[in-house]
Amino acid sequence: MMEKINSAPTMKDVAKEAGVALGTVSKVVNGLPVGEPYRIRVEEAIRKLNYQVNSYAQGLKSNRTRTAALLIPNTYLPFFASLVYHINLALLKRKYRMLLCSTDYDPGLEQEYVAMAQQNKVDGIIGLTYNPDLVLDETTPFIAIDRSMGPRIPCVTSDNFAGGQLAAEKLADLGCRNVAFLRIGSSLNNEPNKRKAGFENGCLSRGLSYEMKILNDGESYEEFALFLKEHMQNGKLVFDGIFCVTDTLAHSIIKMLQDMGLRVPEDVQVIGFDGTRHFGDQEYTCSTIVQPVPEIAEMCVELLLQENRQAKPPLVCLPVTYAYGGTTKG
Amino acid sequence: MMEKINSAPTMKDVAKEAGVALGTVSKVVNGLPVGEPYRIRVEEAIRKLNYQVNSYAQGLKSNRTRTAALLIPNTYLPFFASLVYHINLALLKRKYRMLLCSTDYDPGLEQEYVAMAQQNKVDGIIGLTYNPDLVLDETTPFIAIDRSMGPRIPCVTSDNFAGGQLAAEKLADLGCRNVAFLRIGSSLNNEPNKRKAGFENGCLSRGLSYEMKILNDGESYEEFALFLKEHMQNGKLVFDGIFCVTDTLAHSIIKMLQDMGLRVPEDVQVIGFDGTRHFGDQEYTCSTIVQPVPEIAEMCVELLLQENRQAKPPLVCLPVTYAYGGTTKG
DNA sequence: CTAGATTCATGAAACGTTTCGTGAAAATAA
DNA sequence: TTATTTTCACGAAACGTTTCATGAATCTAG
Repeated sequence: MMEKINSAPTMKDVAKEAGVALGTVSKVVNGLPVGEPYRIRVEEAIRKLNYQVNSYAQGLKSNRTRTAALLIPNTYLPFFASLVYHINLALLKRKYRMLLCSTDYDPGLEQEYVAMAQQNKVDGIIGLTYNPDLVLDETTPFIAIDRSMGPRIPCVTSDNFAGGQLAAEKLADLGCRNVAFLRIGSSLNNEPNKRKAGFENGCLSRGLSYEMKILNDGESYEEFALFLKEHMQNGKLVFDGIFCVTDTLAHSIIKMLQDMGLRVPEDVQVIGFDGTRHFGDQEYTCSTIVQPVPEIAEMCVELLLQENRQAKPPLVCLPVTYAYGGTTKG
Repeated sequence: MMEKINSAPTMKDVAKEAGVALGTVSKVVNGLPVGEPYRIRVEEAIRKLNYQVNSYAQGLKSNRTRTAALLIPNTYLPFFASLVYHINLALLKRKYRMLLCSTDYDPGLEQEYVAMAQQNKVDGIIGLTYNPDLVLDETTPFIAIDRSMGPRIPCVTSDNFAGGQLAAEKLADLGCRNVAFLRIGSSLNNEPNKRKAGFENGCLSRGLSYEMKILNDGESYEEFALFLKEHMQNGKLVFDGIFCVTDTLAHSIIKMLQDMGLRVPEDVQVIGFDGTRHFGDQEYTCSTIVQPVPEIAEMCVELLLQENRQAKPPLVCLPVTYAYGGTTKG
């Protein structure tokens, strides 16, 4: 009698051990109704043989893999890092695995990853992408973050317009009269762009005078320093408040301001966007409009795994909040 | 004549289209030698039908999946984020996909992920883990980062001892006479623990007097503030140099020092460990011992995918460097 | 007690690859 | 030309699941 050597037990082995049919084992493994005495014997056999399903055989037959791909520029900018973390968590909660695809903002790499993901038959893709011409097949569910990609592709984002508005209102509440909006340019028509319109709206409704400085492609942060210097009069900045499109930018701007001898928040108040926190304590690194990252993550996963494709809304906009982080007066 | 509806083309379809046998298509797809005229016809058919291999069928037959799992506590601490990024890159270069498993330092979750990864037959696992009792099966290759996990499991790390020594030597070179080492406790016997011994060694050889403050489990950063306050005399700190076990800790300590009215680096010089950089510019956020993350990543992937299991060294120690980041005098 | 309905374990077929023994055709040697 | 070797496309079998038609056993109804 030959024994099978050094090879993982299969359903067939379990079936033989338990003295039942193959299909019965399959049902037990998948939690389908099976007569109690059968179930018990199968479960015992599974334990005894330390059986584990082969997910490749499973994927081959069922076309379901319990795997999702996440496309994201990188893992080290705090907003992205937080998204990765929370999406991983939300997937884990549903027993899904996550394939991480760092795209480095490279449109070609984005496309390559999409093809790879689809070829490898993931159950769905969540993507924060920048390629305006990204080609998706019709069969793999896709959830976009921060960018509408067509009627069939739901987009999850925070309420960027309201966030911009909130920033303006906060600055007004904190006594500012003359503010600036700083932003890195983007030719892409994505949701975060709405921060600008929201901010303008807020300034107008509160009677703030404002200026904008939007960097063109290829211009460096130096331009911001020049912009600020142009707006100095007698060693004082004409702005008493600045809204930066991201916390990352805010940090750079704060450093520039300090280098110019200005005090934050005494001379200029600064508000960023995203909700970046320190590692040690959990304090915010600057006053900021906080994106609800856990909720964004949860919503993406929820929509991705939702069976009913018709019921998926084209755009989900989640509420933002203001948080004090030391760079404003409150 | 029935047409197959709405289903991805298979090798069989390609074979029929090209008028060749199934095995021939397989060879072409896998780059095995095939007669030129056959190859051309198959390649044309593949293009025409837009054929893509089904990686689940492939995985089922070959037990190779071109997927690796990365276990790591989180994605937002800079050192981890950087590792994730570079390991992803190194895997991509070899056409491997990466399953990201954020463990949040949870030993149970680490074990769960290992089981999941092995069940799903990844080709290998790279893990920066904290569970001293982690159970691995013998069949899935495993590369450990920063912790030796037994003779069969290669460990990749940077030269933590040399890094500690370098920190002491740098502080000595920059004029320090009386230094401190600050560290969060860890019951785990991992490689980064060697920073302490290296630092002591450096202090001794350079004749620096030194003190250590090592946090016990459950103690908060407040303890460091107390420690520092205990070492004040007439508004001056007795230490003129501090080595922090990570940059993250260094940032917190620097903030504490400033809150105490001390200037960095004029009154106290501070060196961290890891090599954290600012996002906007690429400057280091503090003077630091830089870990060679790209090389660590490359080495992990290299070792993981190396066929010859005998040739794998038990420990690979990569060189660190010192980098100026404004919190020392040079 | 019998006929019909219901329940549910059974096991063969199929999913899309890789692998490998087979034999036809081409190349070489005699 | 014929005999022998080499080359290489062929296609059946196998990987470990899921699914579903089948029929045995049980239950219900008359």
